[in-house]
Amino acid sequence: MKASQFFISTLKEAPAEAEIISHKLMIRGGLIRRLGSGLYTWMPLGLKILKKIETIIREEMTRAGAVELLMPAIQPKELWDETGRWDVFGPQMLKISDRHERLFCFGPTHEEVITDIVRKEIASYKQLPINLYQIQTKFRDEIRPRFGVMRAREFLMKDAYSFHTSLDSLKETYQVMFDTYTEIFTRIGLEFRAVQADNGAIGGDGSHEFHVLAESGEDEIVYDEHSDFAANIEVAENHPDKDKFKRCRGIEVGHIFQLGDKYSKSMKAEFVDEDGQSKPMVMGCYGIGVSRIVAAAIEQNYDDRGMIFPQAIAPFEVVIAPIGFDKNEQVRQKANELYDQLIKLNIDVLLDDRGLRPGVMFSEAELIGIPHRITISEKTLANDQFEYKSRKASDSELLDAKGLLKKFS
RNA sequence: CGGGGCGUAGCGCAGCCUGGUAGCGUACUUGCAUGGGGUGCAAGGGGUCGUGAGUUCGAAUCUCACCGCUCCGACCA
Repeated sequence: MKASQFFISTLKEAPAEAEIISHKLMIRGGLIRRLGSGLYTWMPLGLKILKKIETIIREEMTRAGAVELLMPAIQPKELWDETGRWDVFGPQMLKISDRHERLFCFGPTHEEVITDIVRKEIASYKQLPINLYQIQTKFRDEIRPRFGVMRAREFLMKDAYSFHTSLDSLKETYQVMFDTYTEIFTRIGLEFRAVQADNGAIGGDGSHEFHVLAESGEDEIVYDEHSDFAANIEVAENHPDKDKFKRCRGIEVGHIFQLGDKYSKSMKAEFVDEDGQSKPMVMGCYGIGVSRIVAAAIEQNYDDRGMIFPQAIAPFEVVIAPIGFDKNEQVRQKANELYDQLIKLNIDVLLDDRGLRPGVMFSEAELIGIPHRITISEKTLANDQFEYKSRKASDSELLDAKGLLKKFS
């Protein structure tokens, strides 16, 4: 992508409303813009990050044998009355009515809808187990939205739902999803921890939360240095050894649940087993806060110059920063040449062809957290070299073409 | 929902106390200079001062109501 054709919109100062570092940097870097309380536009730069996270999630979900579908954001009240959750969710649910004054909600989650689909479409044990997921916009009318996309009212979520003939089958898939989540967050490049959790309003038996570790995290988690035990604060408080545990803060980016038959019983999602008998399906559900991951990644990776994105989700992997692009024919030629070369190598590269002063280019590239920078100028050209700098490094190095390309092979 | 704060140019802010028709920085436009860290100088464009009502000869400024945003608390798959 050429910077002159892209839409980069950075600010020197963050709006007064931004409280935590990720929110400030996301606004300063032009990743998001606020429309209303808890409502954000994903600007092109931010959307690129979101899409890269989505891709990783899709690849790993597919590998785990899950199948993608897309359910409506708008859901009829009647469905929620079946499980009694229309009232349970209460004011957190955004309710709307159509021209006939029938009530709907803008879906905060999709257990009811998916269970409705499965009870209609799946009748036999032969079709089970199955794991269905979507990546979709959710709406929750938070009492107090804050921290930008960290706790927004509208947000992007990956939600998966599995259906089984038995608890053993559910536990098997649950473990697969546990491993898949571990792989997803590892690939994204996050430092995280899985902890035991309560089931909350969703109900059911086993449950784990995945937390990105960060000082600014809203949640407190505890762990035992001498064993595998780790839990959120609610679970830990009931533990006999609670005083021995270490504590740290985390941002919840994933949550997996063994639901059991809570929804299948109330909504009569049944299958016919080998013995010819109808039985309620056993369910699991698995969520990832896709948009929240962007903020969490920033909370974990930044410095005084801006964001530092892990390579896997950076808006661009490399930026070419030519000094004097508009003035020096040789610089321009060399920059264009390198740009074409990197594109052929399938590298997501940004060519800053705007002819800006070096300080502006550097500051902006650092603010938006591009992991690698290649500078081309009269100086580097004189020795047929390139200047390479990692976003994390304090110094740059001079490399010839061969040495430079090695960095990206 | 309870308690605080704020609303003036895209963003950050001053002006309000003590009423006289709006200003600074930045961003934007143009010109000249500059060309390795948000460069310098100069000239410009951009405002229902959140909304409505009231007081007054006159309201960004005083009064009241409303709306929005935000922080702390309770809540949170």
